[in-house]
Amino acid sequence: MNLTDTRAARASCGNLRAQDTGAFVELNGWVNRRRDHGGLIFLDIRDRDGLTQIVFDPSHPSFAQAERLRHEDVIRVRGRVRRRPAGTENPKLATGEIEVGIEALEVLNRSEVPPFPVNTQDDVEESLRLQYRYLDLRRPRLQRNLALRHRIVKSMRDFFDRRGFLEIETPMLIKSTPEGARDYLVPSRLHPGTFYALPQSPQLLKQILMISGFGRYMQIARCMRDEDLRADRQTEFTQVDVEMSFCSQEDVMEVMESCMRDVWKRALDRELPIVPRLTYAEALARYGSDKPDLRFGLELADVSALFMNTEFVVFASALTAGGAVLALRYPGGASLSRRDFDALTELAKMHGAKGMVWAALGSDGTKSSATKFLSEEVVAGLRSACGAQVGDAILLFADERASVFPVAGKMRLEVGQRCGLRSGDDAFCWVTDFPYLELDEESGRPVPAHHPFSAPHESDWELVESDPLSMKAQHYDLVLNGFELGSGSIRIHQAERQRKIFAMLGMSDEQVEARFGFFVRALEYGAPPHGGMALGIDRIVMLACGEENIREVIAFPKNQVGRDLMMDAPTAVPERLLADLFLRSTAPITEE
RNA sequence: GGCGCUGUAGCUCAGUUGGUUAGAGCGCCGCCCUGUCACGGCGGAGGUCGAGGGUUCGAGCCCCUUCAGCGUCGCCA
Repeated sequence: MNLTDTRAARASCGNLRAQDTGAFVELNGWVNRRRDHGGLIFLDIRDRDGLTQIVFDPSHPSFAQAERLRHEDVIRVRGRVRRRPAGTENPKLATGEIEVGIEALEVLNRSEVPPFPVNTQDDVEESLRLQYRYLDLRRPRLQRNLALRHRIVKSMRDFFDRRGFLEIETPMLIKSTPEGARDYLVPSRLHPGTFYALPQSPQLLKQILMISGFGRYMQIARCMRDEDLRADRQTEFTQVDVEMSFCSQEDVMEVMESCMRDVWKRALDRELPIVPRLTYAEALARYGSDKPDLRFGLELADVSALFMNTEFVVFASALTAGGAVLALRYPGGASLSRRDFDALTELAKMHGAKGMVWAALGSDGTKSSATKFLSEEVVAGLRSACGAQVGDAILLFADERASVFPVAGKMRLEVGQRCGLRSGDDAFCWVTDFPYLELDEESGRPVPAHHPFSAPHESDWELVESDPLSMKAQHYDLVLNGFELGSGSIRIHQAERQRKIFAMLGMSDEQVEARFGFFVRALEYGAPPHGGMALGIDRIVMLACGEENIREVIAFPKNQVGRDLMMDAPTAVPERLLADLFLRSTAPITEE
């Protein structure tokens, strides 16, 4: 670029360096901050890549214009890159060695005074951020998170492409099936009184793609479930959805683990250690959860044997009913007050505990809420069982086994949180050998723990009629830092076996035909053995970003009650639109 | 649907036992300032204390109801 050239080189606001000195450049962006010295104006212009300082000298015609610039005005500047005078460089800025001397300023658009600062990282109430999401998205945090999300998804697509997977889109308007989460429904105009459902996942469609001979499928798939939202759960979310033919469980796990290892390397530049594997039974016994947080130990200890002959009625009755007594170490917990322990007990009850016994191992002896039932031998036994030392506390829970392990597991997370153990490492793990069925609390009937298309272990087929509840599934979860990233399984690929499972679940032939007839028929035409997995991208990105809320990695998330505060959705619609769909609202209050 | 936390200026927050005219920092507006980078200095505007009701001589503060936001349980094959 020579000095007489009037065309400036388009530059980004983050990339100019000392070696660009002398270049004539054009920068487009937003006014991040203006430092007006009266006789000299410094202006930081911002785009996605960063900030560049523009200097306005009062002798330049654009100086008066620059005096009127305000936060978030959109401008185009042209000028010459120059080194900053010695001693005025800004080491905090990537572009801090240079500045651009103004030659031309064009105000492309003015901005209203923003409702919250765009040029800082300061916390702002989230509902305001959501209402003005376009401004929030300009801020560094979301710019960074969404850029990382892009890199993660890109790495995934590249990985599966190298492994021979095809990305195939599946429809958003599909058939509603009553199982699983609540469906989002879309009324059909052409077929009055009937509805499509939005996919909860492309489960059956990807299985059908295997039947169609595609062999290896993946999709970055949008999924919708009409259930209540949480910090780690949106009603609408994204999965990396994978299915492969002629594969074993090992094959799927290898592919998915390699994918995560590759993503971590390429998108985050972090190495994943070997991912440990636990069976469901182990995970529950040691951590009280099927999605254990392995960033810390504090394993649960089954101390039932220590209390076999106890006179403590609570423990004795739990044990005679076939339950268990579990001990949890609370590092440093001996310094807690009675009031602290009472609060902990309340928390445990909130998680479903019948109660909690605590023992504080002080240097001046053991204090406990059940002192007279904790002999010295028992205390010694408890200490060795959970590795507690003087200065720690031990928390004890007793109940039936189905309840006491999850309760103790939740308290383990609480203790881990309080002791600052839930931070740092990427603690992945696999959980395998899930039970095929679980008992539905309402109906008391067996329902699939995952979904009815998963295959049981081959040797468990003989239990379908005799003892279905002890069947194990060829089903595996991938867990990171206590969050379930996703589930997969080897599927049933024979129609008669699929019918057998439906029958076991209490579905009549007519029900099977109405709900899944299309799918069972597809299985009858040469369905290959197949299996797959889906991982929640929002959660993966959340954890990769170190965020504690999934909304921080989604451009336009919904709030806790499913509202889009920027668009103000959902809203009522004109009667005319409902009439087209043969619908009438029965809602008690109709907004205008 | 249950439980918990939060709601005071545009933003982030403070506000004593219930007591005069509700404050601070940032932002905003005006003036001054030629090497700043969270520029600086001087001045100014800006409040339905989420809403409604109650107790009281008197309520930002106490009570009741309600709305909104967040977290959580239920729910999420």
